[in-house]
Amino acid sequence: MAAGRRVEKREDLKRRLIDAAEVRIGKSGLAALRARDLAEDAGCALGAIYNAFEDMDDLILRVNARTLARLGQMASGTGASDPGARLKELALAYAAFASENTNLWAAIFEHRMAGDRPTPEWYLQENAVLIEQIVKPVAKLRPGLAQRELLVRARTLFSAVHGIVTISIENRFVGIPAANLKAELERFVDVLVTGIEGTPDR
Amino acid sequence: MAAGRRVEKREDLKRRLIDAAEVRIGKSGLAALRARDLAEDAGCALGAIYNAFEDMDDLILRVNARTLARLGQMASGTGASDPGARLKELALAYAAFASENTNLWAAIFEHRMAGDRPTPEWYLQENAVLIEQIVKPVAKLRPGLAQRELLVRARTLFSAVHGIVTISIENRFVGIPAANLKAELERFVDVLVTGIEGTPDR
DNA sequence: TGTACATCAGTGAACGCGCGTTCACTGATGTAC
DNA sequence: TGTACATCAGTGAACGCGCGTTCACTGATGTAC
Repeated sequence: MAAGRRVEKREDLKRRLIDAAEVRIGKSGLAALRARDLAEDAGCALGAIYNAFEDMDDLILRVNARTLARLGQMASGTGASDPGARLKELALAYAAFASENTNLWAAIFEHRMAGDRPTPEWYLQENAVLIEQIVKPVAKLRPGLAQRELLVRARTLFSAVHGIVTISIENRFVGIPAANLKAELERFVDVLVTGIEGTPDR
Repeated sequence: MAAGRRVEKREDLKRRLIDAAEVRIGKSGLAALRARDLAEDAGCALGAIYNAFEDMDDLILRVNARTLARLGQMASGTGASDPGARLKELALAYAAFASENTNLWAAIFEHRMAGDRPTPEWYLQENAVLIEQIVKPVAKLRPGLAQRELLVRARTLFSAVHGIVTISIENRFVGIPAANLKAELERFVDVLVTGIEGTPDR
């Protein structure tokens, strides 16, 4: 058996802490996350958190990575073969995910590393999954484009949809109903796809 | 003369504090704003801040309102008469403003009211200026739309451009250069405008 | 299997720091006559 | 113009709270023989 029990317990505590953090963030948002609450939820001492994780940033990134993975999984499921329809599908799926997991989804974008430490590389890689899903249909729409160009377009597309979803969900403007997010997104992607098809490469 | 001197000094202190906060936020970002620093910068006692403003939130909203006003002013300047060109102009102006005033611009979107108090009405109104500028060219492109519909479209357009600018400036994704923001925005609006023109009302 | 020792996780009180806001007091400005 | 009183801004030390992180100690798990 050897060092089995130790590793096992350690991994178990990690999992319980990430679970607890996920629940807390999901319920009350990233800003309300407290180390003491997590210790209580996970049934461990305050100091034990620092045995399992580097610090709170580390733990938060684990939760965000999990959220990103869920997002990626949702996006990579089935998919329309028509690229325009596929893009619309992805946009709506993103909006739905953001609506249903608002706080977890917002945490991905709210989180800033403490101090001026850089975001770790492994975490940045996780972000790529989303873009990958968008590249595919865009490549079908614009077969002439190089991979590098495709990535840029995919990012732009993602950013635009993300902006629409964010501002709708945060409800930042007066007198404009948040209700028609879905309809607006559908129209928006429609227009974009029509435009993309009709525009020559350059 | 009467109550002149008091009002005058009070207004002067307010201005100095807003100035100081603007400089601080511009240099180091909203998160680094400290009441004590402001008092020192403005040459007043810590407590004097609370004579001039309700609390720090109040003061921050004043700074943000000023930033929004500058944004609005920039957008309302001259303007191409062709609606497509005008929209492109607005998008680029927004991107330029965000690039040149990153921290002040980010403060508008980062700020959350303390506790669960709602954002005051006067501040929400300030946000409307931006949308107004977008409504005009969109109205030219789609003469058939009602005012309410125009507002929704204008917000969607703004949100999309805002998303592209935000993610580019925050540099959130791996391996994609932030350099081509301008080119991407131009193409993006081009495609949208083409699409809008070619799409029937519905 | 058993024993002695080593390693490392678990504990929670204490540390250290930061910071918005208040408040009793002082002094300048305004008002009444 | 001058005087007595009222009002309110200016002051900064102190309050109050929150919270991530550390650390000396305890006890469980692992290793060597």
